[in-house]
Amino acid sequence: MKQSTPIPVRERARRAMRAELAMLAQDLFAAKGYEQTTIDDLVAAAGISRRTFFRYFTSKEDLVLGKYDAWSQMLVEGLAARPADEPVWESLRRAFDVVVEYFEDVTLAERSLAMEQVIHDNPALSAGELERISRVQGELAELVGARTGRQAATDPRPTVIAGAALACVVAAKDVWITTDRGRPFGTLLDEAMGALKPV
Amino acid sequence: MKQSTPIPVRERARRAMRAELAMLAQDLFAAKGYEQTTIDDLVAAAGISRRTFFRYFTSKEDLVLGKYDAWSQMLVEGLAARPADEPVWESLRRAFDVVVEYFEDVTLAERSLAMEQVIHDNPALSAGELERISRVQGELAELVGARTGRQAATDPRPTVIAGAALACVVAAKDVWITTDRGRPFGTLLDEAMGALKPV
DNA sequence: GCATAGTTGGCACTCAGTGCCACATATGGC
DNA sequence: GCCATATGTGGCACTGAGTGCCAACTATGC
Repeated sequence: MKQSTPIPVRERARRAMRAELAMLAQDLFAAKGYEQTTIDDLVAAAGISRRTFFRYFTSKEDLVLGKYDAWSQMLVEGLAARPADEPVWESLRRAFDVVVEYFEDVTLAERSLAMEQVIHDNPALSAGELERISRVQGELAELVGARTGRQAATDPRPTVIAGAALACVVAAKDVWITTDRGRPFGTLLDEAMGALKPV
Repeated sequence: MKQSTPIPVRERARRAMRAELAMLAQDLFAAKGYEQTTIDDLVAAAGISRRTFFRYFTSKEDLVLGKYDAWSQMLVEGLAARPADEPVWESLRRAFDVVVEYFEDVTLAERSLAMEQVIHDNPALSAGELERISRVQGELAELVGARTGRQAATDPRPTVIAGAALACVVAAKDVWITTDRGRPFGTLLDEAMGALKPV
């Protein structure tokens, strides 16, 4: 049964270390604030050296926004997996289901909400988040373009569709984190995406 | 005829200094690259002290992205000036005319194009640009919400409309700066905005 | 048990950005 | 013109993020 692990030991250790550091850092950020927490604080709490920290994370920002690399991949795979004859807007909405699940996951809710607040309150982090989202946008635009036979490199329309869809996610998320979360994230996203239609 | 100047002397000197520094910096960035140009390089070329530089610009980034403060204001005013019974999407397109003019201005073309390339090639600058755009988005969303009787704070839809419109501007700009500029920016923007319709 | 590849920590460095203070310059009232 | 005051400037020392380099350590394969 146990399929031979394709992930070497060192890589697994590395990932575990990353996860542990991110967790610890996020607790510190939630407690004292992002800017008030220095890398020195973090490495002291983690019992590693500053130099080693920067071998696991390329930047302080990466501690908070690292998850976007995984998201990006999931979103792209999610969209690619949708049937080609489905309306694009619907396909995008379905691809976003992984994000919806993430925000509605009770076990992660507290931590992820706290981090979204941290991002929301910090311009530098917001900027980084948006930049990462724009990378996802580029990848989604490629897929949208492939479906509609339009080159995203020369035709702005696939990029616009992808960008508008992601704007819906961001807008829904903003309402979600700044209000009382009375309405589920999925509902907010449906409402957001219902406000637009590709021509 | 000469209406008494509402701008005090000091403020005018300050603006002139800012403009001169930004020009000089942009020339350096275009020549050696953004990251390769240090603040020390700049202040040496400008003949001022490092400390004084930071009284005119809050950050290195500000040298490139400072124009967004002015843009933001123009866009908001432009949208507010549109008739209330005009379709929102059309009003937004018209508000963007100032941006179109900016990019099609021959005298500024070379410099502005070079700076857009610099931004495009630098993740940190792209991030900053997107963050500033998202601020504009917030302001435009307020106006859109006011028109449609929806609170942007609790309803994602006004934000989605504003975000989608700005996504069109960004998408059109990206095509414009990365291709041969064979088609005018205004045309690209029309095409981009034509790919979406608010429901 | 040994060679070696990969991991870690320490150190010194660069660069952006800030607080503080002393000095210079402009402005307004007399 | 003279002085008090507001504002602008420069220097200095400091913090904090991020990097290059090297020496010491540790795990892995034979």
